[in-house]
Amino acid sequence: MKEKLVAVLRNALRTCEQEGLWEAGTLPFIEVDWTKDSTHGDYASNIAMMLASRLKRKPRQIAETICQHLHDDEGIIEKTEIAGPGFINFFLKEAIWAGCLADVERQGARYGFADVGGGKKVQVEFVSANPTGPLHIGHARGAVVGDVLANVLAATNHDVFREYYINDAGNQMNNLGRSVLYRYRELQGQEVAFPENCYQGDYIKALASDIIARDGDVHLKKAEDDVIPLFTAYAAGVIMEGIKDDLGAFGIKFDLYFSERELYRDDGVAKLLRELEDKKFIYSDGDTLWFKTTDFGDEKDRVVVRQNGEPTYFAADIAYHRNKFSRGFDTVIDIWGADHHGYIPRMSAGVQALGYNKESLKVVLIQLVNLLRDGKPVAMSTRSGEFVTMREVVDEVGRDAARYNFLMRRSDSHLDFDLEVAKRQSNENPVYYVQYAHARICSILRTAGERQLKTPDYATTDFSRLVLPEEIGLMKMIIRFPEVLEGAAKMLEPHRLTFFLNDLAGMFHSYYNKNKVVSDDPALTAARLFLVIAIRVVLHNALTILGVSSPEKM
RNA sequence: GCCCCCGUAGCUCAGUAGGAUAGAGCAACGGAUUCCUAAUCCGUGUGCCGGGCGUUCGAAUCGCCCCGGGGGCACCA
Repeated sequence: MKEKLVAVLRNALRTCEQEGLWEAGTLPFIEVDWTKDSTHGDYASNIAMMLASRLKRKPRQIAETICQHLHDDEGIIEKTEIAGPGFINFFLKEAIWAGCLADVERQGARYGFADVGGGKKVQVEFVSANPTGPLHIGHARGAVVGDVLANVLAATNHDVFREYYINDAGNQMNNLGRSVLYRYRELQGQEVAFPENCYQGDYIKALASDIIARDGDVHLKKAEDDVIPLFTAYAAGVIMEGIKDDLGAFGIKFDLYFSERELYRDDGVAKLLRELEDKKFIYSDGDTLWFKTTDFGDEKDRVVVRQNGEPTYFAADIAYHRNKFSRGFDTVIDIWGADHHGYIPRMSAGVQALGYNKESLKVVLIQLVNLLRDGKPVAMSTRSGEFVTMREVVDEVGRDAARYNFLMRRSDSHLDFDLEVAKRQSNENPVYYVQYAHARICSILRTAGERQLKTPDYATTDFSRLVLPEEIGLMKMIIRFPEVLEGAAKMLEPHRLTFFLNDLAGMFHSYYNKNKVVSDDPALTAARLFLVIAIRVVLHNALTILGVSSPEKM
């Protein structure tokens, strides 16, 4: 709907230019928004005010001229008004609202799937936790946001690829192997001083006993440096399988798990660094190699090869991003914890040095989750092994409630996650509020079925019977859904969908309490049934994008 | 010290790429169920949008300065 009005405005502006009413120039971005207040019409545009300074005329006068040149070929506009400082308010014909119901009927499970992506290839990389332990609550938020963002993009005609980057080449992995080895020795009765920087969780002991069960004591006599790689590989493998399993239980699947070690194959990282050196982005200060990230606005240059000859994590990350782009992605989206924000300028520099557009890399930051139980904070620390795993949360509160809760805030703001509240099936828990609306509609449809009413079709339904403000409001919400989805995709803000769902469910519940859908009036019943069926489709489509189920009964 | 994010109702937060009179949920209080599910609905309040200055026709939103909270400032990942 928005797009139609934008098109009408664009045509009007061209006509005005052609008729010489004002001098031609580049058209500003034409903005049309839905109004908050219905006395301002249904949609409004500020275009006249945007043009005012360039044309050096009064906004209201410009608005007037524009309105005189509007050609409403589709016949959607009832009237326009010029209001306030120069808004053009559009009042649409009432029949328009019912028209959206036809779209819902026709498109069904694809209703709302606006085409903003044009089939562009987008990669979303998320979670990407080291396989040094199970995923915990902090990973869960990034996992859901990444997954839903990918769904949102897929629903807006992007060719989406989900990827998990396994940081399995660094120091931390060595630490993991060492931790398991020490527990292994301990379990064999040796006296071991367990270092503080090793992983303390119980899962480490479990891994050690697995190795004992498999290999017995053969590793006791071997030198530490020889045996650690074995322990590391074993532990990482098992943990990674566990991670995949936990993600699966949360409804998250990846197209690819990409191992950092791939990057080092055939000397890949070193070759890349040499290429960048040829392009003069890298210099040496004697025994260290530096990347000139300051060329691209970073606050200081960054080390890519350390004094000991080892490449840094950043070096591998440049290689990884080149690998991504070489696979043909138009846009690469990285989902990172907010504590990595300082990393953005250098990563951006890396991407630009490789010759890719700055805009082709987007980073979404995920703020910390405060885990609470009945309002009291739950203490957590990975190293000490005191943490609540993602699996525990999903098992305790359920997949739907967990996912929905992680989507109720902007991802860059802190989130309080209260286990007790999330578990409670009450009005404190919005996921049930929305699902209940869906279940209620299903219940209405069951009643209609019992009364032998057939499902109404668009052609034979008399939508002029839908005259209540609530009914018009609901239809407007249905029309708005594609626009909300589009906004979520453009701004990479999946939380917009939960807010939309809460609004829609609220309007429906209110309507339900005041009005009977199935009544003695067949024509009215048909029209209302059609409306609630459309609402159900929108609820279902939006919930599906969130990865939350749409129950038919509750 | 430098950089980033945040500061909106008692609490938790929205506020649609600067728009018209700043919203919702929770909590509190009072009501609604012979009728499609009461996990619902209806009603009752509250705001120096942290503060100041500026840009603009117009600022919660943009810029600068302060105050307060969090995070980051590795040849760690």
